[in-house]
Amino acid sequence: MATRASVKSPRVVTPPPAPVGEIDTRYLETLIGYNARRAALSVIGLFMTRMARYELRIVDFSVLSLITHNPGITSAQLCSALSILPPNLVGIINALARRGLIGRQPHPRDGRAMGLHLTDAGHALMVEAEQTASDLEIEATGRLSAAERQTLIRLLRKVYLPP
Amino acid sequence: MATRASVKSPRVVTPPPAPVGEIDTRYLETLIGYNARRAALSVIGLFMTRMARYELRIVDFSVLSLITHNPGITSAQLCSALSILPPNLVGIINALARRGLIGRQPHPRDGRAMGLHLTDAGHALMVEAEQTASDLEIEATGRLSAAERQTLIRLLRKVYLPP
DNA sequence: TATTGTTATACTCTATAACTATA
DNA sequence: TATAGTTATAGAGTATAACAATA
Repeated sequence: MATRASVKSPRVVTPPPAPVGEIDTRYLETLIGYNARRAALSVIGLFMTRMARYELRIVDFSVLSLITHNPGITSAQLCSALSILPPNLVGIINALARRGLIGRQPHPRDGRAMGLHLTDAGHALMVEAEQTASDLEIEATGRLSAAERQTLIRLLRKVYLPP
Repeated sequence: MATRASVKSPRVVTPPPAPVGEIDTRYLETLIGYNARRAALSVIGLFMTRMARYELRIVDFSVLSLITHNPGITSAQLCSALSILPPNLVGIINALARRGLIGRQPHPRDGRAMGLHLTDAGHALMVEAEQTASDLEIEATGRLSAAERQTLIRLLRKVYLPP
């Protein structure tokens, strides 16, 4: 994932391909974890490229998307839903607030918590970003038919959802 | 992934569950990347738990597995096949060699390169580790039928393999 | 000139401990 | 006492630059 390289440095320094075709990877390819990780990295790679336009990392997009569809959500709920540890969310939230994309409002029932909401600017950004995300998903899975795509999501959910 | 916590510290410090059921995550669940990443993390979590017995991380297992099925493979080939940068592979290889699991032999055709091979101890370990990996894959995808499992791998490969 | 393997190093991500304010 | 949010910090993972030896 050459994130910084593509942003900061226009020069390509990373070594090129190298011979791979002769390597036998058949055993690893029998493992769901190996295939799921490679597929995730492939889609996520395109995701990062497209979202760089909005200066959003995946975690930023995920946080903003949950705030979009859950106005007033708290940091603790975000942490739980996205498996982020509370100390690591603080900087993410602060950065999004500093950019004027979200605002904090006192929680109506819990004086300790702050409800998170999109600003108008945040809403405008997310309308575009979510459309971009949906588009790139189709692009990243271009070799799959609509039915296959639906099957893939169904099977992936059966893997990670609790019984 | 509470790796170190479960190994070094018997005390549980990480905050507990928290309310999640009421959060609307339906949009994120339409994204292949989101689902593939969660599935990968789910399988990889069990993988780490089972492989801790052999003191192997995923990257260690992947490297050893490729050496197992490609005796004499070079570091550059491992880097290419597993998307590891050369400087980051050095420590991995050194650690496996220090544990007596692999050995380096001069490459027959290229004086710069070293061919990597399993030692007898490394071979014995990998017979067990690969069996453990295959078993836990079935366990981690326990809700999938054999046919579904095969379909899932086929669709994942269509996502990440080049056209 | 290009590639292999390596050292040094920096940045990002993730994890733990400890604190405060509130429940 | 337990939880929400925060600060400080440590560790793992991943990235770039630069070098010696060999092709």
